[in-house]
Amino acid sequence: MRVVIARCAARYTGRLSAHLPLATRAIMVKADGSVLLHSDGGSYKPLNWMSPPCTMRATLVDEEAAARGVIEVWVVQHAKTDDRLEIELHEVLSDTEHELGVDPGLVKDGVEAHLQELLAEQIKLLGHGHTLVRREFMTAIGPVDILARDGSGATVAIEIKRRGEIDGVEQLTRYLELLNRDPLLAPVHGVFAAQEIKPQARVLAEDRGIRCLLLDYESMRGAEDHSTRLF
Amino acid sequence: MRVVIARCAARYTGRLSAHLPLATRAIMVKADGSVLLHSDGGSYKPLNWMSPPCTMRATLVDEEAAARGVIEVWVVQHAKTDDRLEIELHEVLSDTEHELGVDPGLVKDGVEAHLQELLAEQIKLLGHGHTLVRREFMTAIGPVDILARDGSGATVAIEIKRRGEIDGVEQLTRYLELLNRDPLLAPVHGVFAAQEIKPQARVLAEDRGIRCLLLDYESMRGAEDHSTRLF
DNA sequence: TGTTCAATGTCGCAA
DNA sequence: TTGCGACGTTGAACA
Repeated sequence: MRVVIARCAARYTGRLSAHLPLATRAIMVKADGSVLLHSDGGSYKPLNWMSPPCTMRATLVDEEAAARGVIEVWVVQHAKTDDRLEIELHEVLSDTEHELGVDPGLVKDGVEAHLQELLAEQIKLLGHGHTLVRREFMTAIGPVDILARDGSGATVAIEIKRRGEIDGVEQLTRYLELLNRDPLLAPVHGVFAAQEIKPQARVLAEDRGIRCLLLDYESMRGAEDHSTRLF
Repeated sequence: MRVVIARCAARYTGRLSAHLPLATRAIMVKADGSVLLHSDGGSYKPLNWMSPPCTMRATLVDEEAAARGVIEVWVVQHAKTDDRLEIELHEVLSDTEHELGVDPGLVKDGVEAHLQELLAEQIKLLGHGHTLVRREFMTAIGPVDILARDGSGATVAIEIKRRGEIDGVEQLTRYLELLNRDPLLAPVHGVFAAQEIKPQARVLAEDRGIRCLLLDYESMRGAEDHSTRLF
């Protein structure tokens, strides 16, 4: 990544036409060729930018531009569209470059996978006497998130979503239909578990005899007796 | 603006909980206290950030963190909400600071308002004999962008979009339905004018007897006899 | 690969 | 201030 602090002006043409008057800004050139022009305020959104895939090249400074004080012109051209960003550099105050390497990326806590993990550990949230059979129980039409047994020994199929919508209920219904054909498992009850369940999804689920379970992520994470820090 | 290149880890809590594993990143601290954590790829969106108003402070590094190699901890706290970003610095590769000053900001050249202004001035683009009645012609359900008359004296309602999509056609259709109830105006013809018209929108418009007009912003601006340069 | 939909959306305008 | 809609939206899940 290269970071240049410079007095510059810019012009963008693509979805719209826009320009940036001359001012001092931070120019971030990423390893993939993308470019960001940041001011010293605003939000995380740059004043102007070019998203990858794109290439940056320095071009000749014509006489007219040089007369206006331009010392360098960068043309950032998108690889697939005709989006183009032209940056006129008037004065470079700083220019540094560092190798950053590949980033592992942001990990969002509370996604479906983590909810599944937590619920598998805290299967008692379904009610007293419940035991875990297995996570990701494979069927011909895909994996059931969690398969469990209730206190009476009956099988319970659990579908987990961050936001429970009708699609999830339909998905669980298909699993239940299939699982109930297996005499070793039947009768199989359904539980639709989510951090948030849309009213339509709840009505549909309960109409089909599927139980709805709201998951409180914060309290489930609190119940996890990990003393290890997350970072 | 301060730009730090550092090996760091981070944790965000607010609307959601998330964390960034240890890696080398660019940390941008803006004059208003906002902080951006950028990797060397992706788009203009940072991996993590804190929007203003917020304040950043360095905190004590506890023994446990120091044992993990943490040399500094920055806590960025939002001023109004309980959003918080904590950054653990493990190694600082670069740390530069520059005064950028206030930015004049991005100037958009081709917004809908300007297209409307240009088309009102160049109403002849609709065809010979057309005359402007008025811009922003108010109706009970909202303003019609441009109302005009064609060479035969019939009323023409024009809806202007930068990118013409189905929604715009529906909007114009509602206006036409309303305007055609007014015996002083009827019959009112429709023109759907945009820099770009999506195929589906064009089909729908023409099926409803609405004329489509592609606007060439560059040539319309050229017709305006401005000799001033844009930057 | 295309489409749909949420987002720590952000941003701008108008009531 | 707040509500609403557009965005060079971006990004992820799903078909």
